[in-house]
Amino acid sequence: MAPRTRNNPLALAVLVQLWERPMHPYEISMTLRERRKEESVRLNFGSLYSVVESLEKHGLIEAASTERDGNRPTRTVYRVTDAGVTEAIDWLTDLVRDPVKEFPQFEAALSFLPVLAPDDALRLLRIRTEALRMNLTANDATREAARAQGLPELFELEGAYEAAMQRAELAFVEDLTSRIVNGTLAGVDLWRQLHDTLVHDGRVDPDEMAKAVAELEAAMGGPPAS
Amino acid sequence: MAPRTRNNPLALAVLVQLWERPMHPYEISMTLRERRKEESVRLNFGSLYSVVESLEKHGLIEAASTERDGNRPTRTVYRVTDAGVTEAIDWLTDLVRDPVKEFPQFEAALSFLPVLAPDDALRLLRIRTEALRMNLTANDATREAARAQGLPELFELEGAYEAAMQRAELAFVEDLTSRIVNGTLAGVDLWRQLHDTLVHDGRVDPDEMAKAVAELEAAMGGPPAS
DNA sequence: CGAGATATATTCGATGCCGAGCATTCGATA
DNA sequence: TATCGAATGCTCGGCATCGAATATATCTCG
Repeated sequence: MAPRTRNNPLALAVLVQLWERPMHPYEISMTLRERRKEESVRLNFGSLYSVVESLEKHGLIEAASTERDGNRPTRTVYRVTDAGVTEAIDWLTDLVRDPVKEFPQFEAALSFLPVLAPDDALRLLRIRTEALRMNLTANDATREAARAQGLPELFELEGAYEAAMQRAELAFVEDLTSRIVNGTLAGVDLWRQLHDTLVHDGRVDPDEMAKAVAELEAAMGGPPAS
Repeated sequence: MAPRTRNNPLALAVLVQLWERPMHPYEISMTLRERRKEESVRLNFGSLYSVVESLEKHGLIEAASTERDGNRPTRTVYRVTDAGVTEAIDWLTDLVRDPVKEFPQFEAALSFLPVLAPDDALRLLRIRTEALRMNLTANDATREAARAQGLPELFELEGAYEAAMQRAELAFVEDLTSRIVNGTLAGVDLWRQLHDTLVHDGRVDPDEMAKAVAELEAAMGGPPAS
């Protein structure tokens, strides 16, 4: 409905939890944690409460009761409304149907990689490779454990997806590393040359920089692919 | 330095641009656009100006001059400081070295997939497959065009990475689809059964829901792995 | 040469996000 | 039984984000 609430997937998680049964916010967060949803949906307290408030304002959930247990802070128990159920299904439908462009940090990093010295970059990429291998191993172990406990794979597709992405990134980084080493990546020669001639003590020679940039600019100018 | 500025990769992009030469914010944005960095770094005007302000406050960039061209709004030209160069290199180093956990929307969607009816999910996954194929084709074409224009691959690694991730997601979705169809995904039987017996008109039978949840809960309870 | 479209360049306010902090209760331990 | 720490449950303020709005200059085309 309101596209404004559609920003934070935590709101979707809240709707789904409340569809299962009415809860108060803290209980929602604990349930999500138990189900390991915190690994696929960014969850923190501040956001949770503002998301809940926003959902209520839009009529997607409503207060079912405000109980007070002894002298503890009052808890407001929420339930999902019909509009909320509809919204959850619509939203989920969109998320599954339409890929959305995202901006992983590593993609940004790659786009600036030539800023680093080639040998530094190589060293870092190798460390990354190791880290990715470890993450992947840990991820596999977690999933195997869940399977051993009797959780059908359908209920943990997130993990499988994450692992698939990790494997792909690992392969990419390994390939990139070796292509830098053996020089089959177009541009490495230029890269080394630049860092040899134009960077000294982290300071760039402006003239050399201008020349290099102009050269590359020529390769990007003109109509973009049409 | 201040981990606060490290949130938005746009700040890194600004530092890198200003390292090349001093510019005013609008010029930065146009340059980033020309170089197609807007595809790997989220860029919009509001953020750009606040990021610039923040960088200045932290001493990573400084105003070089405020020129006025005719009667157009005053432009402030910034230059990067020594601290800024150091910060850019450190930041980039970290980004290349350390994988960071991110939260792609599709991962969240997968974690709630059983909420949808199996046949609806299948239909949506197939549409996604098509969309992914198209994106991939477009991406490949763009990169080929850049190559044809003489841009060495080193200077467009972002695109190659994105393509690798797209291919991996495509493979994952295709595999998932077929495993749902042929029933080799553990849990599909339960999934179909649930949606047949417990959902009517988008309304859940609370008793049935409780029973099903309890069953799955058993499979997740206990000490998580280890 | 006048009108509208496009490019230049920034500001602003509404909203969202986040993590630290606060206040209470319960359980274990000495 | 006094105390320390963990769990429960929420609030608050600061900062980030974003898109729309603003204002002028230049280009274009009949």
